[in-house]
Amino acid sequence: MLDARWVRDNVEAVREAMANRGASWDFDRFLALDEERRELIAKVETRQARRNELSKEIGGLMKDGRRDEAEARKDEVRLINDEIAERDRHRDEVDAELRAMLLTIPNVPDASVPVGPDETGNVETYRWGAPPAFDFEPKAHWDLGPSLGIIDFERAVKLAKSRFVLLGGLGARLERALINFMLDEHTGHGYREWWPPSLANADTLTGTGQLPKFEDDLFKTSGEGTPLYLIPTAEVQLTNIHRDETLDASQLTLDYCAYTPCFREEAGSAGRDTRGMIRVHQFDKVEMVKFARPEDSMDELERMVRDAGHILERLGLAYRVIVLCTGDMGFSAAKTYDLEVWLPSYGDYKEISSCSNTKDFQARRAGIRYRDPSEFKGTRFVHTLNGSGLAVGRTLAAVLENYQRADGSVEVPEVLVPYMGGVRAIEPEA
RNA sequence: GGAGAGUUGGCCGAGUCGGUUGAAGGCGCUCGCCUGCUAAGCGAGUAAGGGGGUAUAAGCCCCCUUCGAGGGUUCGAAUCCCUCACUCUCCGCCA
Repeated sequence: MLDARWVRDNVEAVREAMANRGASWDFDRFLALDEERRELIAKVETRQARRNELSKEIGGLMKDGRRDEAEARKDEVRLINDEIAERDRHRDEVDAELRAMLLTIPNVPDASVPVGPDETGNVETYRWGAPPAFDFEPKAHWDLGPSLGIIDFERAVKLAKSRFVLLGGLGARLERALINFMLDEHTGHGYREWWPPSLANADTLTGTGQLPKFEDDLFKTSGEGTPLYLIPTAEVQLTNIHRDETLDASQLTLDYCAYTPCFREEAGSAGRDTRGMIRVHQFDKVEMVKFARPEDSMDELERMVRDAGHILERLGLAYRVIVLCTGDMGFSAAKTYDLEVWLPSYGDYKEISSCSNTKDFQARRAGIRYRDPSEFKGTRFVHTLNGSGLAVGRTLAAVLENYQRADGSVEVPEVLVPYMGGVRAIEPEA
């Protein structure tokens, strides 16, 4: 959510930002409502001040026993209250529409973000490693996994439905190994580990921007009372840990990480990545989240990208980093880097991590502030960042495909051997 | 699921015949004094959100709202009534 006052004072900048994003927004409507709102507030508050004054007088008169004078003032207050109630009704309508508008406007891209219409405008900034050269025809993980007996797509459909995955044997072990390896690396770099709920309420999902605009992307439980949603990413829970809290500047930057399952409806992605475990309804992910001072947040984004890349380097997987252009960024992000891993089955690099600085966009929605008495009075919004470190399912697919051997077996990357109980290769199950 | 208690400012904790209580007191924090250093001591300050004025680097001034959330009674509610959420204790059930 953007600050209404900031939008008012920077209309042209916001208008340009939205145009660059390919987003439309009714600025004239917003400005009219904003002005109307402020007029109503001023009028109501003047009346309220008068009412408070009269009420104080009534108290004094009652104490002195001057009942008649008190009654006259009571009548006046009653009139004022009717007037205020009328204007309040009007103001509630204006407020609701304004808030709805502000909740659906995307974040303003950072000045360093390249302008572009869609993914074709993204810019590669870094490349590490080289795709493996095979002297045989490499298999895709959706063939390799079943042939090794460690991925079972058919029975996953039986248990749930399409776009779910069932891992078995060393496949399940590899998934767990990757999770533990990633968490160990991140905690070793100072990230605090968390184990959050896999369901979240509406306030939580509104705080990070999934609601109200993207409800169709979420699985929603049908229970009575407070509706709960299955989290699409641990970013939701990690960021909301500090919702409606005021942090102390000395605590910042806070580095958090967590493993969670992630659930996505994938509405609107029919036909995309239909094979394998690249795009599924449930996947595992290790997530990183940072809470930073505004002046530090862009540096912290670079650091987060390196922390995600570090995992791929330790695993020996070739990858590249791209910065998303204005037209391809997510709703909450001010700047986003994607890390893409080499996937032989795609013959291309495929997204495996997305690291974003949302600046104060989520913090304003979620009420996450910080104080720094030596620098400024009162409180300010922190900057929040999030990034995958990494999407585990896609990492597993990348390991299988990049480490496969001519005989159909898969070598276990050196760093994972301890996590695999010493197993150095995944052989076809007899 | 049943019964009871509770939800106040960064933290702890007062506050019922409803009226200078936005809120005592303590801790913490900030600034100043004192001090060989530290500690202790003394003095002052210290909630957030919103609107307006002034200035636009920060700031300063006025007003409104907020004592879990929402609604009600009243001229006026942290204080009375209703609904909901959450926390704690006991019982039941259960991995």
